[in-house]
Amino acid sequence: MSGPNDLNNDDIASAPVYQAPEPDEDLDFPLVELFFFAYRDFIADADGMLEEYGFGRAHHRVLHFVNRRPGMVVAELLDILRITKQSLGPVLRQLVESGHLVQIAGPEDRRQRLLYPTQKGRNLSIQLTQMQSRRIKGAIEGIKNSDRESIRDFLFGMIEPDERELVNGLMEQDK
Amino acid sequence: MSGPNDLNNDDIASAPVYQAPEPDEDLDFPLVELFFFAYRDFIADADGMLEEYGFGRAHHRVLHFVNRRPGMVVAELLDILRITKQSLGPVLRQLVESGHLVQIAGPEDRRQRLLYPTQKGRNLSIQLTQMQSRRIKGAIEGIKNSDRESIRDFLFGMIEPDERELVNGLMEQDK
DNA sequence: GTGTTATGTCAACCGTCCTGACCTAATTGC
DNA sequence: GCAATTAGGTCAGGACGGTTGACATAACAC
Repeated sequence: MSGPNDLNNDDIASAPVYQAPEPDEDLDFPLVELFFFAYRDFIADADGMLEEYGFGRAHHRVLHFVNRRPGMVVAELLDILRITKQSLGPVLRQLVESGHLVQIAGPEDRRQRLLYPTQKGRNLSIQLTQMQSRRIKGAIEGIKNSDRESIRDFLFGMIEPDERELVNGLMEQDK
Repeated sequence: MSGPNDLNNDDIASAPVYQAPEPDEDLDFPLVELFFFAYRDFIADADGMLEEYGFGRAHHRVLHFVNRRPGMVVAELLDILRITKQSLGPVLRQLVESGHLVQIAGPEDRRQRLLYPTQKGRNLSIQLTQMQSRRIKGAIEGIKNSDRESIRDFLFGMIEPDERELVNGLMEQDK
């Protein structure tokens, strides 16, 4: 039944697979990989500028959303970023110490800390968004059927359905 | 010239900015934010499945590219992922120990370690890519002007120009 | 045989997240 | 008015995924 040259179970399990995956309509390799590379380079734009301040990506995200929605409270920020207050803490402190953000006690509920950018924080945030917008603009310009709405719809469709309401709220100002 | 109620320089620097940024054609907030949220949820799909194996995103990326290009050498992987061999080391070791990958000495140059998936590694990689492809498919279906080429072109345009050759090479198989 | 290349490994460090526990101040409910 | 809850902050300890620098080994190139 089984000769000396047969593979036993261990051999089969550890055998290399030499072929690349077959084309399959359930496997969209091009778009999966392009999304990965595109995001990598999209993020890299900002990283360089942030490094000058000793900031990382966490600082970038906080700076961005506070600028977008001045007067945001800490709880809202935690909700958007989906991190814990323990991990937000140091990032927020550094941004306040560096003079990019200020915290103001809430006028009605004085437990709340309303978050505002300073002019310095606004300037940095705008600069970062400009870099990223420039890359997006360049990418759209290179397309034949340059349909900005299609791309917006595509990206929106990539968001988890439960989350779309939250994101829509954030976008209410401009579309 | 300056009365007691005027702001001095320190006050100006630390003054909160109350207004949201003005609309500006150089600031594409919607697409910048949608790209952020879309990538976050795109990645989250896989995270859950990876957790069952005690793997993180680094494992995912290695698993993906080795499956895409069986026989890849370590140096190629480092080049694609843009990380150091010191940080790749433990990830690779874990994937070999768990039986998802195997390393085989290069047939010509025996210093090289050719990386292959096992059937187990292939299965996991396919499963992960299927999840992500499903989300992309859903996003495309929701668009009126459902132009797959536009989206591919857009994402390609987002990649750093110097990098596009490398990515194109990776895609040579299917577009 | 010497120099270079492909890979691996040790050590120390950083950023960004986590959980759990605890604190203050302010608001709310009864 | 007092107790419970809420908003926020903080300390401790740990995990992961990355970094740099230095060094080791094996194999190839000339």
